[in-house]
Amino acid sequence: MQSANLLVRKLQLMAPLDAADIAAVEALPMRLKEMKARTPIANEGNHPRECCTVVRGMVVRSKVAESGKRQILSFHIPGDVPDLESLFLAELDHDLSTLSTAILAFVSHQDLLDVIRSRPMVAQALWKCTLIDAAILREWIINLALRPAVARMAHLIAELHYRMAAVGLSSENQFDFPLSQARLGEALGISTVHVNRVLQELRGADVVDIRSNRVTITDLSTLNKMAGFNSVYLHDPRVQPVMVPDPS
Amino acid sequence: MQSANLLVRKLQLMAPLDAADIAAVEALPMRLKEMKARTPIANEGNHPRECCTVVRGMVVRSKVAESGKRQILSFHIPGDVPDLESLFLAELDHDLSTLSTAILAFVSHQDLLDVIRSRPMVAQALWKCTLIDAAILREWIINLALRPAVARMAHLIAELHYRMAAVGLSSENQFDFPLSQARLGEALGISTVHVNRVLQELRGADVVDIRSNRVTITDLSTLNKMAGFNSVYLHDPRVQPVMVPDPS
DNA sequence: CGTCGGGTTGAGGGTGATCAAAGTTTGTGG
DNA sequence: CCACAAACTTTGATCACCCTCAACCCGACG
Repeated sequence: MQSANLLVRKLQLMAPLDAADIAAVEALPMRLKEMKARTPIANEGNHPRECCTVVRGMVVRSKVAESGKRQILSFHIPGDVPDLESLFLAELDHDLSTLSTAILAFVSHQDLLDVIRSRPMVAQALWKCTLIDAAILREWIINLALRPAVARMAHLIAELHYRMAAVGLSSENQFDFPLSQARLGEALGISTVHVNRVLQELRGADVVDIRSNRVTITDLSTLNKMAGFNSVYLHDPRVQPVMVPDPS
Repeated sequence: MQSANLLVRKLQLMAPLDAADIAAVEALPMRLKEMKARTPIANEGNHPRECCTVVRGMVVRSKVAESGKRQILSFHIPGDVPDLESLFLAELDHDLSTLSTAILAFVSHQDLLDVIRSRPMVAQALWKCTLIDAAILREWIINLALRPAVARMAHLIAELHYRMAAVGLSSENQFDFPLSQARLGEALGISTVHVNRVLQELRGADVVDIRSNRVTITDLSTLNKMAGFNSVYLHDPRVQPVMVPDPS
């Protein structure tokens, strides 16, 4: 099954899995589900009984504050398991929804827990997935708090490019990224109007062209420089180290 | 040993541990170390070979951006293991340092991995610790991105109060919080000057008094309201549910 | 052909940054 | 225990980035 393969390949990067480990993951009963764009998968306060792997498309984690404003916390691409935490945190503390039309593979907590119990290395690999997820959240914080709007945008694009490339979905510096400017603003903590101006600036500087559903990076090294991008936090051996020197 | 007890008590909340599990944790060789305030424990780029539990005092995670500005990512209180991720993420992607004078208990990765291998429930409990850590990071993002400065400050104080209270370190709505206004600014993403004005506002409104090393909450319910505080993300059974209704 | 979501543009305003300087507390060595 | 330095707090003034509001445009789709 293709969805299991995607997961196996990712988990193999995380920990040394033997044949039995791999067999156990491949044997996991997965319920494939195709979902429309912008459809909720689970919401804050839910008590999910299963986890989902992204097979195709993208998924967003978000949370709404008491003011009613929404903030996107992370984007998830094929191979990710965006709600893996729900295995041990009974109550979901954020919303999860599709961005594009997507195919998700659902696995019950019960089945997953069985594998975790019988295959410690698989458990470790999954654990490591959640740790990398947290590392990306930390960088997200840096992005929101420390960088001006243009750099913020550049960083988001750079991160997604490398993550997408790692699973073969960004070739020739192009990848699908189907979201409106309003949602880009929700991810970066800037207003829709300002997103528009930032995009124009990046387009005008011939660095990156972000349209409604596709990103084209014209000048990756300038993009990295503008973003101050440093790939360490991705903890992914498939990503070539990128390290922009300090301007000092 | 007191340091092991602190950890055991926390892990017991995370997963049902039996006597053998507890014995294994208590048997972990721990190297106690007293450290001065504002001393680095480990830095970005390091490859730690041990983890540390906070026994007394506080620890901060931070990261400096290419601009040279620093952002505090999280505060860690007694019972926390702020670098647990280093077990599986070889290269540290942030800095870790003491805030106050602190006592830390160091455990080697090797010993920890042995326990994880032999005691699956302990592994699960530790895993859950890292998941809650990530949940707190998510709320930190909301705080930085969505709330104005005063609410941001209020939220930070409310969160710390509940976490400290859970380990018996916030009584009578007072707790130690030894950091300068400059560092508060680094945590909240606002300038030192503005931190000062925010503190005066909160003090003037008789909500909370934050001085150089101690926080006194005068009016907890107003504080929660200003913060839009909702305790779900802490995933801690010791914390009474707090839920501020939307102003809508 | 009208509507609707999304993109684009302009004008004005606010939150919080930056700069600068005066107090105040803390700490350290004499 | 005092003297002095260093770090931290406080206050005022100015300014920038980005927000909000408002209008208009465009293409998709019924």
